[in-house]
Parts: sequence; structure tokens; C-alpha cells
Amino acid sequence: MSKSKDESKNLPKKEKFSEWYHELIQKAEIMDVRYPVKGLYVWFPFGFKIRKNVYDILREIMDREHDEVYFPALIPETELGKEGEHIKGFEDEVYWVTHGGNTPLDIKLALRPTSETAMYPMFKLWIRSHANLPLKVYQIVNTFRYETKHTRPLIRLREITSFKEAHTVHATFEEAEEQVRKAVSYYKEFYEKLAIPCIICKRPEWDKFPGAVYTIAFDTIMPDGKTLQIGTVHNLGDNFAKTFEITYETPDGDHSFVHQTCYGISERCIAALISIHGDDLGLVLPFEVSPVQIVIIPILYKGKEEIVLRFSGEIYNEIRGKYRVIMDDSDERPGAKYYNWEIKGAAIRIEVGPKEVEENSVVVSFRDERKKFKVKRDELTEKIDTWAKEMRERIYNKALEKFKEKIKICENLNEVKNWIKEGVVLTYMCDSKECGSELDEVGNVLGEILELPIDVKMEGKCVICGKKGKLTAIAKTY
RNA sequence: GGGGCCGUGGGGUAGCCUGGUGAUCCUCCCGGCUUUGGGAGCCGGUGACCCGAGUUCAAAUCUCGGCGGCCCCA
Repeated sequence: MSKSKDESKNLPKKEKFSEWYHELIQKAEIMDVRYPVKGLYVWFPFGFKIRKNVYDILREIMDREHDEVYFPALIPETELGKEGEHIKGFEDEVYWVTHGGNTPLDIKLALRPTSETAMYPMFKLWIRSHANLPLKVYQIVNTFRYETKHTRPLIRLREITSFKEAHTVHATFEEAEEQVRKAVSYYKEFYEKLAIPCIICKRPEWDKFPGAVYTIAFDTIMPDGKTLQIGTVHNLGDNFAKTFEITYETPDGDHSFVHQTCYGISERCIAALISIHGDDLGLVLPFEVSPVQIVIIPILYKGKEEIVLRFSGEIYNEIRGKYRVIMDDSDERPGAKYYNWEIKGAAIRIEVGPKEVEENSVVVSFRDERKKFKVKRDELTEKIDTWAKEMRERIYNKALEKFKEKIKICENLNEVKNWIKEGVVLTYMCDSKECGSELDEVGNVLGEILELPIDVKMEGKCVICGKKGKLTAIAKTY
């Protein structure tokens, strides 16, 4: 085996995160990056299966109290421009449809950068009385943003293909507040299932969603120490209600503006999934979302093919109804198959050779640990659920360890400036604008911490002025 | 926002400076033989100079523009 052969087959090491990510996306057949338009990528069948498994979880959570809907992708300029702050936040990155065939359109149509302005004129028609409230809907759609910065598959896209956006409407601000709390707990549950540790914080005033009263965001920490925003929850107050004249009749016959929230998660959740758990050999996925939960590899010695295939076939038939399982009886050597399924994150590998047939056992290996051990044939099926659960816990704990290593509590500005190059800074910040913008020049102020998977004191002295401050995260961001 | 580098079979590359040979090597892929417990071997095969304009007898190579990609700094 020559060195050059090795290099052309292997992934770059994960320490070179940017290269690793770029190649893994292709080698694991998640996305084809060769589509000839900047910022647009193609989902391969395998990648799309990951997407389906992940979004099935998200959908299950949403379906508990939201109805799924679909609003059009085109928004008339007249609606998009109604909310002043909102349009200011997006106008530089809107794609416009200006012609129907060769005929210029009277009113230009925007490809949705997000759907508030598509939905809310309709909400005005839907909502008439307090009996119509609350309204809770979601949709999973593509959205378009003309990104001028460096685009990256799943992370910075011109077409976001998988934006789950929920929109709710309530009678009062307090009810909207309650919905925000629920949304945060839903997203927490979602990311726990994906074994992704998150920082939950309240975005500073200058970084909130355009048109919102406030924004709560989920960020995770990528292997290079930069953070990735992977979910947002906005309390819109009655800002949009006033713009779009969404009112309801109260029980005593008055008319009031509604209060709204919206919250979203995009395919960045899959970027996080891949980046946080993957290793030098490829994808590592929690059992629940892996497209190949179990792969059976028969080891076919000459003359023994038949007994080995029969034995592994029986196992395959026994578990295939319950799990996503593949029997790899292709004409490759076992070692090559191991590598191929490791890059794709097959969670459990079962090896069956002549020895196992004789002993009535199998050899099992978990993708995250890569040790091999023997299991009795009859005990195999009943153990899978337990293994899956333990694997998710191991993966989460490992992710949490790495997460902790990249966070540091900084006592002074110098420490902040040094650590920002390595990872996420936690420090204390007062609510004055001056201190905020001073810190925002060092890194991006993610905001006041609401929740963290590690124990830290929530209040302290502002790192700039020394007055009373709150625990705040600062980081380089994607 | 500013700067730099690059575009050659499906993937990775040599060739470009100094224009002219049958465009190099690895991998993938296809067919055959053989083999199978961590990327086997041998034989045979398919497949490429980003697009457009220009210079020239002649362009992968030089010039300009477009499109696309990568990296660094703010």
C-alpha cells in the first residue's frame, strides 16, 4: 500500500476542520457541491435520508401542538416592505422575480427570505375573534437569501432547503411569552435527541430578529471553536399585528391587536450533527437518525459462502422489520466494507464469518467505540435497543466534554481577547450600550446566557466597567 | 467590506513560467481471473484542459471578461 493511495482515500484529519467538513459532506454522500450556482447544493439520496430522520423528530415535536401548513414561496413587494425594520434586515439579500416570461411584472415578487410577510396578511383574514386564538402553525420549506459571504453546504446557503418555521398568534403578550418558553423547551428536547450541547441565550438588542421584541437563540460550538446558530425563537409582540392589522374581538366586544411569536430551525442542525460527532474516519450519528443503523458483513471464505450467507440472512430477516439494516454481500473485502460503512456512520456493525456460524454467535462493533466483541446469536436482537440508548449517551457525553473544553470563563478583557481565538468566552456584561459594543468588537456577543449544560454563576461584575453584569457569551461565529 | 490564490477525466493531481510530443500519475468506475477476519493482486477498458472573446501559423499554457471554488484579514 503506497502512501499516495492512502491519502487519496482518507479524509483529512478532523483538526483541519474546514477541509474535513468539505470532504466529508461529499465522501459520505450528503451533498453534491458541484451544482453550478454559488450557494446552492444538491442533497444526495443518503444525505436526504439523514435529513428525513432528523426532521421526523422535529416534526413529531411540532405536531404535538402545531398544524402543518404551506404558504407560497413568492411574496409581493408590497407585503414584504410593510414592516419597516423587518425589510431593512433583509432587503440586501432578497431575490426578486421581475418577469413572467418576457413581460415585466407590475408588482415584483420576492422569493421568501422567511415567511412572516407571506403568512401575516392571511392571518389577518383567518383571525376574527378570541375563539380563533391561539393559532399555531408550522411549515418546512425552502427560503432564499442572496448571501455575499463565503457560502458553505448546510451552513451558509443561498437556498435554505429545510427551514422549519413555526408561527403562533395569541391574545396577550403573556401568552406569547409562555409560547416562547415552550418553543425553547421543544428545541432543547430536539437537540438532546441529536446529542448536541447548546448555549441558549438572549440576543443583544442590536442582533435580534428584525421586527422582533426580543430573540432567544440556540448556538452550538463547532470543532474549530466558532459557534453555529442552530435555532432561534422570537417574541414579535404586537409589532407585526400593527403592521398587518391583525386584530381579534375580545369576549366583551372590543378589538385588540394579537401578539405573535415565531421560531425556526434549518438544515444547520444537520451541519452541527455531522461536525460535532464525526471523527477522522467519517460520520458518527446517533442510532436514531443514522440511515444505516445496522450493517451485516458476511465474511465469505471460499467453500463456506453458503453457510455464512444463510446464517447472516437469517439475522437480517429477523431484524429488518424493526431497524434500518443493510446486508453488505457486495464483492469487496471485509476491510474495505468496514471503511465504507464507517464513513457513512453505520451505527452498529455485525460481522459473520465461518467461526461465528460454528459458535452460533456474531461479532459486533459500535461506530463510536470501534471495539469488537462477541455476542451469542440468540441474544442479539434483544440487546439492540439498549446498545442504541447507551450509544446516544456516550456520544452526548463525548460532545459535552469537547463543548466544555472550548468554553472559558474570562475575568478581564485580555483573557477575553486571548480566548476568543480558541473558543467561546463566558464573562459578565452590564446592559450599557458602550460596554456591549466594546465587547462586540472583540468577538460576536451572543447574548445573556439563559441556559447552559454546565454550572456557572449567572451574575458578576461587568468585564468592562465593573458594574453589575450578567453571564454573557462571546464568540467567533459562522 | 479589503486582499491573495486557483479552475486539467467522477475525485485528487503533473504539465503552464519559456505556446507546438499520443496531456502525467494516483484513485473511482466497467469487464475478466483470483481473493476475502481492517482499504488484496494481475490483465484489459471508459473517461478531462470551466465558459466567452482576443493575440498567434499554432493556446491547457499568453491577455481581457464572465462564472465557479479556496484561503487570509476586518
